[in-house]
Amino acid sequence: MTAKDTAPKPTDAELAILRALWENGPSTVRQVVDRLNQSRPTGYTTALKLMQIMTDKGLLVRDERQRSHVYHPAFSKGQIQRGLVGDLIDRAFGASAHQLVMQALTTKEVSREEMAQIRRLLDEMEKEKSQ
Amino acid sequence: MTAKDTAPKPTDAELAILRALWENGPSTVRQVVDRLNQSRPTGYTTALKLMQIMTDKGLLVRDERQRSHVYHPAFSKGQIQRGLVGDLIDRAFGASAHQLVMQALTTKEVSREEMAQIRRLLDEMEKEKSQ
DNA sequence: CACAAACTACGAAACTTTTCGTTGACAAAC
DNA sequence: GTTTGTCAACGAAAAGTTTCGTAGTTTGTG
Repeated sequence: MTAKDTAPKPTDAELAILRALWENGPSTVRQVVDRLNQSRPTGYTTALKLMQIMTDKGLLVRDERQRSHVYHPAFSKGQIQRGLVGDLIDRAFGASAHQLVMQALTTKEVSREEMAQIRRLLDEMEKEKSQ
Repeated sequence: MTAKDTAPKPTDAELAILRALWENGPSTVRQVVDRLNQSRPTGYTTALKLMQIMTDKGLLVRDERQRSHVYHPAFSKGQIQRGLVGDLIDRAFGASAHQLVMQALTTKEVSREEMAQIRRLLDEMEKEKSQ
C-alpha cells in the first residue's frame, strides 16, 4: 500500500507544473522549465526542487531509467480539477455546487456553443435522475 | 482615495472568518471565535491577529467605537466568490469558465430545482447575447 | 584521459501563512 | 480602590511555500 487514491491539493506553483505536464505529456525538468518560461521566468533548480517535492507528495511519478528523469502526473487533469472545485465549493460556497456554477457563469464570458454543451449535460443528468 | 475596489484573494483561514461574518453579520472577535469553534478549534488571539491583518489588507472594516471592536467584510460574498472562481478558472481551467462548470456539475450533487435555476440563467444570457 | 555540458541532490534563504504567549489598557464587581 | 475578567496590540515562533546557490555525478567530445 503505497499509492494514494486521493490527490493532495496542489499549490499555485505546483499547479503550473501540472499544467505543463498535462499539455505536453511526460517531460524532463528541462522541458517543463522551457514551457514555464514561455509565461513566467522560472529557474531550473526551482522547478527541479518543486518536482522532487511533488513526487514525494505523490503528485508526480518519476521514471529514473533515463539519466534525465522523466516525470508525469500521478493524477489526471480531471481528478485534480475535481479536487480543486470540490474544495472551493466547500470553502466558499457552503458546499453548494449550484451556487458556484451560477457565479462562474456570470464571471467569465461563455460562448453560445458552450452554453449548449452545459444544457446537454443538464439534460443527461436529469435523465439519470429519473431512472 | 483609500478604498480598494478589487478584493485581495483571501487565504483559507481568512475565508473561514469571512464566512462567519457573512453568516452572522458584523461581529466582534469573540463572536467570530465562537462561530469558528463550532467547526474547528481556534484560539482567540489567532483569530484576532488574523482579523487585524485582514483589516490592514482591506478585507475587513473595523468599527472601533465600542470597546470590543466590531468587524464587517469590506466586500460582499459575491465579490469574493467571483474573485476566487475567476482565479481558479485561470489557474486550473485554461481560462475557460465552461470547463469549470462542467466539472462542478459532475463533482457534486445538484438538485432538480437547482438545475432549473441554471437553465433559467442560461436562457437569460442567451437573450442578452442576441440583442 | 581530461574537459565541458547537463543533470540530480541537498541545504538554506526568503517569503507567506498560521498560531500563540505576553503585555498593557479598560471596565465591571466587589 | 483593588481585584478579576475581557480586550487589543505586538512580537515571535511554527509551519508551509518558493527560490536559488553549490556540490557531486554522469554523459559526450576532443
